[in-house]
Amino acid sequence: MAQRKYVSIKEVAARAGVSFQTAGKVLNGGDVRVSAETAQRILTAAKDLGYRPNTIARSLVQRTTATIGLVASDATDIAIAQASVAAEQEARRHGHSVLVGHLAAGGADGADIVRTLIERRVDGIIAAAPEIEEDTRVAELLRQYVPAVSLQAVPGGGVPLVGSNHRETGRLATDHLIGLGHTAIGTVTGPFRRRVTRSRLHGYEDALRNANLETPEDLVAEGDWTPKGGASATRLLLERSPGITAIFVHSDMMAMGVLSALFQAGRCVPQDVAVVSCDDIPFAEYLTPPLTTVRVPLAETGRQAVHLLLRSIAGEQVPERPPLLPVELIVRASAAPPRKAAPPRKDNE
Amino acid sequence: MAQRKYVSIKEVAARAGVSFQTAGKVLNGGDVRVSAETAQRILTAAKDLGYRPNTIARSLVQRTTATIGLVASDATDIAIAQASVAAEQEARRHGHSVLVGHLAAGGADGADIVRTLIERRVDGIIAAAPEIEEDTRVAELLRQYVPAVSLQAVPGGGVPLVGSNHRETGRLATDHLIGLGHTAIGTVTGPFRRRVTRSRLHGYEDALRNANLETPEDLVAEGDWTPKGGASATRLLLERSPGITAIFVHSDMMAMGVLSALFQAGRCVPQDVAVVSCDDIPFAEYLTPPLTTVRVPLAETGRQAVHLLLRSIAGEQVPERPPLLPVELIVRASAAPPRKAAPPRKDNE
DNA sequence: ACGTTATGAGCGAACGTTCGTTCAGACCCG
DNA sequence: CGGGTCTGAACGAACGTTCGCTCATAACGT
Repeated sequence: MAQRKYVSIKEVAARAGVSFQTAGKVLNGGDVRVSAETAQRILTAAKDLGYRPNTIARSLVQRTTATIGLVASDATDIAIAQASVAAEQEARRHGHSVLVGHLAAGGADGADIVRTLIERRVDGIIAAAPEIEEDTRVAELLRQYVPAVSLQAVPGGGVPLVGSNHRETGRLATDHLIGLGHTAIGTVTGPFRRRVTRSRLHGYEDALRNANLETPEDLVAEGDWTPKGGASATRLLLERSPGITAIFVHSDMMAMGVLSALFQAGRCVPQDVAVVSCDDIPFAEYLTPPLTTVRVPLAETGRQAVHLLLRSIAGEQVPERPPLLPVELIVRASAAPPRKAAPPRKDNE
Repeated sequence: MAQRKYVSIKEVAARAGVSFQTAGKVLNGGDVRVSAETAQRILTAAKDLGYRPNTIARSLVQRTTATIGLVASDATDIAIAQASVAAEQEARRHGHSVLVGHLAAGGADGADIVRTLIERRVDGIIAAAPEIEEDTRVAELLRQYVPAVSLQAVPGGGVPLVGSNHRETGRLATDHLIGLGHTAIGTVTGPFRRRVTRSRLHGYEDALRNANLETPEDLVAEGDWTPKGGASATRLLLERSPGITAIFVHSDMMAMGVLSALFQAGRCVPQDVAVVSCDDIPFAEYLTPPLTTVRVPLAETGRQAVHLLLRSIAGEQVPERPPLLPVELIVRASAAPPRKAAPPRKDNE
C-alpha cells in the first residue's frame, strides 16, 4: 500500500549527474544530441527510480493534452456504447486518451459536462448523445472552444457530423417487408423530435410510396429507444390497427420490446407479424427469433468520428458533411411473408 | 469555426487592473481577502473575456488532478457497462472526471492502459475488467502508484475489492430451480478461470448438495460471457444430458444465447427447460420469455467503487474486503416447475 | 598554427496556476 | 502624535516539463 511518490526528471538527472533538461531530452523529447553513454546512464537511472513522465507538466507547456472528450448517452443504449468504445480504442491507437461524461437521464447536464471537458483542456470533443441534439448551449460551446465532431445534429451547425444513411436505413427495412408481400406495415419510431427518427421515417414513407401503399397515421407509433417504449408502442399499434402484419422498428433495443409485446399479445413472429429493425447490435442474432435488421456500422462511426476529430485537431479543414456510412440489410428470421389467408385474429368487430 | 484562444488569468487581471494572483483568488481560490468592488471588476472582466480556468496548470501545482482512471472490459458486456457508467456519474457528482480505457479483446493491453493512466496522474484507478484478474503486471502497477479499487480479484491482493456475493447468487438461482421441483439442473458458467465463475459454481453446488442432488460433471458447461458462448454451451449440455430440465446461467448475456439455443433445439422455455440466470440487465424483462434472474447491483457496485476510491484518495484507510453487496432473486417467466407426468396442457398460452 | 564546424551538454525561460509571505495604507487607541 | 492592528492587494516561488539558445570542447581542414 505504501504509495510511491512520483519521481521527477530532476531526481533522475541528479542521479545520472546531468542537467534535468538533458535528462528530459533522452527520456521524452526526441532531440537526441546526447552521447550514447550518458543516454544510457540516464535511462538506467530512470528505470532504477521508476520514473514516469508527468503528462500534466508536459501538457502545460505544449498546450495540448492528447486527450479527447466524449459526451455520451447514459450508455444503457448499447448502440451508443458500441460507438463510444470503438472511439476510445481508436483514439488510444493514436496516442490519445479519452475523458468521458455520460449524460444523466434526460440529458440536461450536457453543457456542464462539456464545460468540464473544456476546462480540462481536451484537444477535441466527440458528442455521441441524441439527447443534446437541440441543446444550444452545448452547440455554442462545441463551436467556440475546441474542435468537435458530432454523431447527431447540432443546432446552428458548424460541427462536422458523422453517421450513416438513416433514410436509406428506413427504406431498406421497409422495402424488405414490402418485398415479402406485406401491405399493412407499421413502424415503431424513436422520439419524433430526433433527426434520426425523421430520416428513418422518411425512408419508410419513400418505400411505401414507391409501392403505392398508403401511410395512415395510425400505423406510426412513437417509442423512446428503450425496450419498454418499444413494447408500449407496439401495444398501441396492435390496438389501433389489428390487421397489421409487419413492423419496422427504429432500433434493435426497441425491437426487443416489440418482440416481447407481440409474444404477449399472442402473435407469432414472423408468422403473424414480421419484424425488421435497425442497428444490428451484437446480440440481435440471439433474440427469439433472430432479428432481421439493417446493420448500422456503429463501431465504424465511432472510429470515423475520431479520425475526423484528429484531423481537425491537426488543423486540417474537415468537411461538415463527410459521406454517410453505408448500411446493409441483414436477413435473419424475424421477417417472413404474410399468411396468405386473412390476418390471424379479428378481435374487434 | 474560428477557435478562440484560451484566455489566461493574467489577461483577466490586466483587464481588471489587478495582479494575476489577486484575480486568481477571486476566480478560483476561496481565500477572499479582496474588496467586493475589485472582485466584481475581476468577475466581469473574466466573463467578458470568456475565461475558463486551466485545470492543467492547477493540477500541476496542486499535484492532484481530480481525475480517476477506469479500466473496463470492451463494454459489449452490458453488465460492465452498467457499472462503469454509474461509476463515472458518481465520480462526477463528487467533482472528479473519468479517464477510460477499454481493453482490447483478450485484455492483453491492460498494463499499457494502466500505465497511461498513471502517467496522466489520475488520482486513483478503478479496475472493472475480469480479463485482468490474473494480470500480475497490472496488479503491480495498481499497488504501487495510486489508490485503486477493483471489481475483480487482483493477484497478490493489496487492492480493495468491491462486488456482490457471487456464491449466494449461485445458491439463490439454483435453490429456486430446486424449489420448483427440478432435479436435473445444469449450468452454463463463465470461464472457469474466473473467480466469479468459481464462486457461482460453488453456490450452485452448495444448493444441490443441500438438496441431496448429484452434480455430475456433464451438467456443467463453460461459456465465455457472450450469447454465442452461451448458445454453444447449451448445445453441449443438451447433447450430453438430454434429460436436463433446468439451467442456471452465469450471466444474462449468456442467457440470451441459452434461450436461443433451446428455442432452436425445439425446447420450450420454461415448459421443457427452466432457465435462471444472473445480473438482471435492464432488458432481462424483455427477453422471450422474461428472464428469471438474480439481480446483481451493478450500478451500485460502480458507485461503491467510487466511494471507496475517493476515501482512499483522501488518505483514509479502506478495508480490503468491504462487505459484499446483497443480491436478490427476481422471479419472472423463464423458470417453471418441470412437466410432471405430462399433465394435459393447452398449447402455448 | 589558426579559424571553422560538429558534438555534447548546460541553462534560462515559459506554460497557467496556487500558496504563503510581504507590503502599503487606513484606521484605531491611548 | 506614535505605535499597533487590520485590510486589501502585490509579489516571489513553485509545480515538472519542453524549447531554443549558448557554450565549451574536440575534431577537422588548410
